[in-house]
Amino acid sequence: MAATEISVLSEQFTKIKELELMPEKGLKEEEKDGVCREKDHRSPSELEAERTSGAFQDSVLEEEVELVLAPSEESEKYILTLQTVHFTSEAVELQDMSLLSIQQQEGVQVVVQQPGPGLLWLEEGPRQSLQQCVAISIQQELYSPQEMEVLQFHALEENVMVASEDSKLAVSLAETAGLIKLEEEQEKNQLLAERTKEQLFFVETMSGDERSDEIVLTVSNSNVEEQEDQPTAGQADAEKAKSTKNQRKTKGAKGTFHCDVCMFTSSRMSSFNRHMKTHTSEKPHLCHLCLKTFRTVTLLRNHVNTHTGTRPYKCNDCNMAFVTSGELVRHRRYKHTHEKPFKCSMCKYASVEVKPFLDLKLHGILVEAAVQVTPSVTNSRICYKQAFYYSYKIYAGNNMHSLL
DNA sequence: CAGCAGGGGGCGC
DNA sequence: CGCCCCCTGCTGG
Repeated sequence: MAATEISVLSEQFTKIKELELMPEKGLKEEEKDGVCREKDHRSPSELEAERTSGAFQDSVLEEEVELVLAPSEESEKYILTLQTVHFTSEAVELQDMSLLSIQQQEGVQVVVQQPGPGLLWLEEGPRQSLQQCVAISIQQELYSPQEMEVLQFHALEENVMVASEDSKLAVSLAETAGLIKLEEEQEKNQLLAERTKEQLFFVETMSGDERSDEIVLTVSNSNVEEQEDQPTAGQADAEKAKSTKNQRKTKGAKGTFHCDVCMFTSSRMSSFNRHMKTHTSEKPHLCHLCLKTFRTVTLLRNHVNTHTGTRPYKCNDCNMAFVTSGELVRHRRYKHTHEKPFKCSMCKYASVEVKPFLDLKLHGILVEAAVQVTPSVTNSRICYKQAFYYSYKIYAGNNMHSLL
């Protein structure tokens, strides 16, 4: 990624921010939850008319989640609010490093600008031919992809409408693989809700070039069959097991085995078979001391050791002993070797334990993301449908650093 | 800083 | 297939 491109991106986001901060846009009002919303200056009847008109009906027919951006002659900017559902950010502890502290908010305002050709989308190649995109600038927040684990996208002002007033798009980003769950709740049309509820998307995180300081999150849509079978995050094991009853392995062209339930792949059948057991609720190994059950004898043995006080891993430098080797290694790092293998790529900070994306947290780097969607035109409205793929590029402003 | 559950690679049988 | 080893994630004091 060339530095000039980074600069361009930053400028574009900056422009969006400036728009958002312009005084004549003083329609915003600060609410108790910290979410900044823009006041609607149309009458409720006008709003209702728009909500119930063509675009929404089309969304029903087309079975797709739509982000409908009504054209505006006055302004080409739109404000969405990302509402954090599961916010895991924690205050940075190392205050003595003169680091920015994290300002926790319940919601994050984002500005969505009317997309135009070439706007913000930087990735070269075929995707660039899709000239329309929506850029989301997450401002003054310190987000790692993990922290953006679940965000709800609410359209809160008149220029932005989703298919339903109550529609919400929940985005779940796991660390290396996860799900995006789309939720459509439509009181006026239950059919729409049934068809679009809990669509599941896979999120794949990959680094760019080896020399590139960026992470690309690629979101791919699962097919309808998989959507029906996909367990949601909160479902019980039994449900999970049920969904895997009909699971099948997919053997790739290169002799790799792909799990249909998650993103696991292995070149070995034995590893694959063992992995598939993790998708069942079967735990045949019982602890007779507490009746807790485990999947493997190894897990059971470690557990029983916690009852009996058996600690096979003894520290040579003190009298501490541990149930697992990992505990011993960690202990030795803390107490004896003082080894801190996890180093910040931007400063001298190092840690004994893994702190993913610590760099961004520590240094208060603005994370910006560009989201591409595919546009269509319906009844003179511009409709943005969820593409079958998204790409999120997480940048660290102009000063990009390796995230991993 | 420690306790503990869980997952996967590798290897011997 | 079973086991060892290592690693990871979550949790709590």
